[in-house]
Amino acid sequence: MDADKVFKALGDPTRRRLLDLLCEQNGQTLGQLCENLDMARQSATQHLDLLEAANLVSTVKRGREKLHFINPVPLHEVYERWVRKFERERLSLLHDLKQELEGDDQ
Amino acid sequence: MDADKVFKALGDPTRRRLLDLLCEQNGQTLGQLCENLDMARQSATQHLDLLEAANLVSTVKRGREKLHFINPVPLHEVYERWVRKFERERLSLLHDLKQELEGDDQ
DNA sequence: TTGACATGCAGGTATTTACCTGCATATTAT
DNA sequence: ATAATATGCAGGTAAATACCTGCATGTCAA
Repeated sequence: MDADKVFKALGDPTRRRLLDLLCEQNGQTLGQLCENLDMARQSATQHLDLLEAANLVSTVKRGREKLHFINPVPLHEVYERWVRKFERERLSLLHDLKQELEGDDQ
Repeated sequence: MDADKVFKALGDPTRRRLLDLLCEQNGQTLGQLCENLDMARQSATQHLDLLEAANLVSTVKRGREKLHFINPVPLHEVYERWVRKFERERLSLLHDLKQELEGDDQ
């Protein structure tokens, strides 16, 4: 997994919207997705290409159509390898800050 | 929580590195953080400002120093409100794709 | 007080990015 | 075959971004 590509891909609201749309109905065509986006089809394609490069979306060609499917695995990996690290130390990290805010004179 | 700011903030490798550094040792000064970064202090400041705007980092001034603390709460919220959504449907989403890959003729 | 140190602030620039338009190709339906 | 449909490909542009340098301010220690 290329963590940087995944984070970069998630860093744009349009691409998160695309993932949301695919979550509502998986396997949509480019045209279907564009109907909900308010931008040129070619722009949407570029966003989808980035999602695909990050392995967050997989595509299948069916005739002249291109179907898009979410791949939730990279999200899971990002969570496991990155978010949980902070999650685990959550309380102690907050404790550090609280301690500092309460004053240094002790 | 401003989800967009959080995702944007996480979308840069330098800023993720800063969070990693703070996770190793919370409450570091700007100078300490810069020693591990290979860029001008002013550039690091800009990254830290974005992390602070996303509420991922909180700061406390102590004398002429500025201490930086991770705030793990927004990460937790991003996970709760966004990642878990896909997590929950993970298996069914993968099933959709597998089904499509196995051929259309049935 | 004066010098060293930690950080703040104000631009400037090169790269990346997010959008667009125009045209080409491939597939389906009549 | 021909027209309509779905997508691919090739630039082009304006805005955002990630750096930088130079200088100002505030704090500590001798």
